[in-house]
Amino acid sequence: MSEGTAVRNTRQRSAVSALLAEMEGFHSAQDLHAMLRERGERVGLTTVYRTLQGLADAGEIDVMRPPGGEHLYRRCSEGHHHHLVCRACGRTVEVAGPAVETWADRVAAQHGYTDVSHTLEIFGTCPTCTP
Amino acid sequence: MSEGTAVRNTRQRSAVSALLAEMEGFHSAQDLHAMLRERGERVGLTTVYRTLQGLADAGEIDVMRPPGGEHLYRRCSEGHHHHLVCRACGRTVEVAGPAVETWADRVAAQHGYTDVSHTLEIFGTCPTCTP
DNA sequence: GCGACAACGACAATGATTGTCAAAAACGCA
DNA sequence: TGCGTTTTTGACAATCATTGTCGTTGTCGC
Ligand SMILES: [Zn+2]
Ligand SMILES: [Zn+2]
Ligand SMILES: [Zn+2]
Ligand SMILES: [Zn+2]
Repeated sequence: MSEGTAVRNTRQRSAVSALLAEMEGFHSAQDLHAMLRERGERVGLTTVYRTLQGLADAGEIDVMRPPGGEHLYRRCSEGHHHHLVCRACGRTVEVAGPAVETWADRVAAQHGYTDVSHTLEIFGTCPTCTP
Repeated sequence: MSEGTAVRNTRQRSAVSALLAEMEGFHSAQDLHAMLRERGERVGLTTVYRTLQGLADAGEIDVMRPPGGEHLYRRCSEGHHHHLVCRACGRTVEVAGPAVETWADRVAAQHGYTDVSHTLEIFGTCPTCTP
């Protein structure tokens, strides 16, 4: 259905990608844009948004949408996984739960739902943020 | 800690609450506001928003935040549960997964996270929406 | 009934995200 | 290396759900 779209290498795309590569934890588009500016990289905010969207669509980065906040982006490891996030500092651990995956699919199937996907996020206070 | 806050009974609060009671599925604040107007109820949009927030904070209704859409509200059954939602028509089934709950808590504890909570949503296409 | 104070609501403000579109940059090819 | 085509960029405007404002109204304990 779609093939002809040629993705071009640009300075801006590389800059965003490189920044994400060395970044720990989740960051918003505005955050990343500010960091790029501090580094002297000249990248427009609109471009940052679009690049992040593209990377997310391509499955190269993960998106998290905290209640009442901006979208947060992070470069993650390959494959399907979920996140255990510290509410205070944002420290994130990737967690895998094969049992959960099969449970979700089974539950959906039992109710006749097809084309199933899911979202799962665990929030807590990490050791260093626990007083 | 907090007690002095007296909640008052108002026509508007009753109207919103009553509407939610007879409503199936999730609906946005703007939706509910429009329905109230059609019924002849005179309720301000701001009030609808704040009433829904109040009910959600009190745990009387559930909130869902679909990707790129408005917040959706629904009167749900008591107790902790999750939702299996049809992407096409919004038909929603409440599902309980005790195993998932304990798994989430255990994973968080293993990493030293405390004060743990989680979000879980399953999406799919319901039987009637499957061609 | 009174009065304190919560609740209301029309309206303005916010703020993240998206749309626009002319100008700049990539890239295939010569 | 130069050229034409096509994508990408980015400053700016627009969108739009949600929140803030603040004078008015309605509740409710007394
Ligand atoms: Zn922490
Ligand atoms: Zn999963
Ligand atoms: Zn359906
Ligand atoms: Zn749960």
